[in-house]
Amino acid sequence: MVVAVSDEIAAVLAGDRSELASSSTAERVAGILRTRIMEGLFAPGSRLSEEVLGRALGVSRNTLREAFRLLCHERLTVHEMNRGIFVSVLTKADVADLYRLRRMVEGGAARLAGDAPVPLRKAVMATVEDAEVAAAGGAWLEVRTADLHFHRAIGALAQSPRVDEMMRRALAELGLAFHAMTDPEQFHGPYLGRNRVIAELVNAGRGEEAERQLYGYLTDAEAQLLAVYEGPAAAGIAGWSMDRPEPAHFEPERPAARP
Amino acid sequence: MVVAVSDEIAAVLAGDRSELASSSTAERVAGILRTRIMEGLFAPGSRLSEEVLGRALGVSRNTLREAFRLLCHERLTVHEMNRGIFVSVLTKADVADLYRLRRMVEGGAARLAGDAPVPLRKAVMATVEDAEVAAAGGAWLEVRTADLHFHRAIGALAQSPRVDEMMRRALAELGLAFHAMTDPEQFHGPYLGRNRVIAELVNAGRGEEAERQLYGYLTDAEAQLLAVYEGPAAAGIAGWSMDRPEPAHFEPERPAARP
DNA sequence: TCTTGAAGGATTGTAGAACAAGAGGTACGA
DNA sequence: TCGTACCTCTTGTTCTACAATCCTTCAAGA
Repeated sequence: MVVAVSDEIAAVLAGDRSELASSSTAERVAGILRTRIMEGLFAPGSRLSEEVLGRALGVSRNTLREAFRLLCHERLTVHEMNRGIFVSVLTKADVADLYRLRRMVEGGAARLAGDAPVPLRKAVMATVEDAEVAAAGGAWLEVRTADLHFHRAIGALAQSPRVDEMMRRALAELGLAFHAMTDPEQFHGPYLGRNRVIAELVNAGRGEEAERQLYGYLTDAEAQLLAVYEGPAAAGIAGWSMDRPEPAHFEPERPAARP
Repeated sequence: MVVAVSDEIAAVLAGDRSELASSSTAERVAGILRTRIMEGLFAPGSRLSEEVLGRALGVSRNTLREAFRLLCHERLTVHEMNRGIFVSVLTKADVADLYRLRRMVEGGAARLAGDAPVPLRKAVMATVEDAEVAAAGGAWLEVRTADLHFHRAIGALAQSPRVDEMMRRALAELGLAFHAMTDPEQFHGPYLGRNRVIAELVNAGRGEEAERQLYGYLTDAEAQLLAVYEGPAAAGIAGWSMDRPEPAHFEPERPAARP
């Protein structure tokens, strides 16, 4: 009997399956909201009303609630019983934790650079070049995008779908705090050179050195972000900022009372 | 004006908040299903019918669907459009990926043993002692539980809530494959000694050595599990096993046709 | 003046019914 | 054997309804 579909074709089609199956309204709604949150349309702390969003998006409350569950699981939103869904407000402890995670995961991935296939290494370098081109043109928003791609490319060196997803989520969550950086040039500028150094080490397969560079890089970036980031500690309760195990958010802003 | 509640008390109560807010039916349902899946009551590949489970648990379809979203996000179940929710079937590639992730995360956490406070290090040793006691009594199921606690304690050395959660999820997902191990004594027995070695290195703050030991440990355990684990590749499509980027599952068994 | 307590309205939590759409099975015919 | 038409079951989604809870406001008392 003849094999109907070659193995290569089967593998390609298998990769398309997720795309095929992703046509659930709830997931599409979650994707929209995720994008909007990342864009800053919904500020951290703001409440996402079921009725308002449901009407605006033309979906029922049930469907919207399913989408909310997904976003809450990604920590982009938090769910307060009988109060609703709020866009997460990262504390300084959250930012620190996210950088701790990134040092571990990105560092671990960079260390494996020597084992990674060449295309994955070249992809890292490509993101650096994108960033440099954008920086030369003064397009600092694109620089930021390229920087995100750089870090995801670093994570991809681990050749693990789960690590990829973790990177995606961690960077998305951290994006909640990046809106505090009003001057992207000042924030991203100094790292362009360091990105290139790391990319070259990766390209050369010198994983351990790349990891060390990346470790220092992330530590510096964390300090810089924390220096300007004002977490919910500003809201006024002491003993809150650094010592709470897992403060998803502090106290969301109340929406303006309806007339 | 007198401060009504001291800062310390406020901080303590703030920690209780998560407990207070965790009483959503959907989350409780998700917790029940999670437990049952881990126990093996729902075998990998089996379908979770909305109607049947909703009736059995006494919750509406809407609530159940919210719970399903959570489980799918944890990868314990997979969602197929218009077909329903199925308990995930791990491929060999999934198992390999989970061990890759564990090597990176647990290894990274173990490396930080020197920075971890003493109670966290002692907690690692405590799990080893639990396992040894259980093994002496021949209670191999408890040995397995203690082993899970051991690895979570290793992860806790990172002092990161997000790493803790990642460990929890990764071990839960891997639990889907552990049912293939029909003989827990054979599987866990050889690792009791290695656990102790690692725990002692952790206790001594010798993180790098602990990481190396753990790396070899996990690599061996992976090989042992993969040797006996038959993933869905047995279902018969070639080119599926190792080269697909993210095969959450292959092809779930169909439920027996109703009469 | 400050604190406490009690309506009142608004929103969420959950259930249930309803219908369209898709998947899977079955019988029939070529 | 294959293809097609039909049929049934389940899911996807919406709508309605109501209880529970929270927030606000306002009034009463210390």
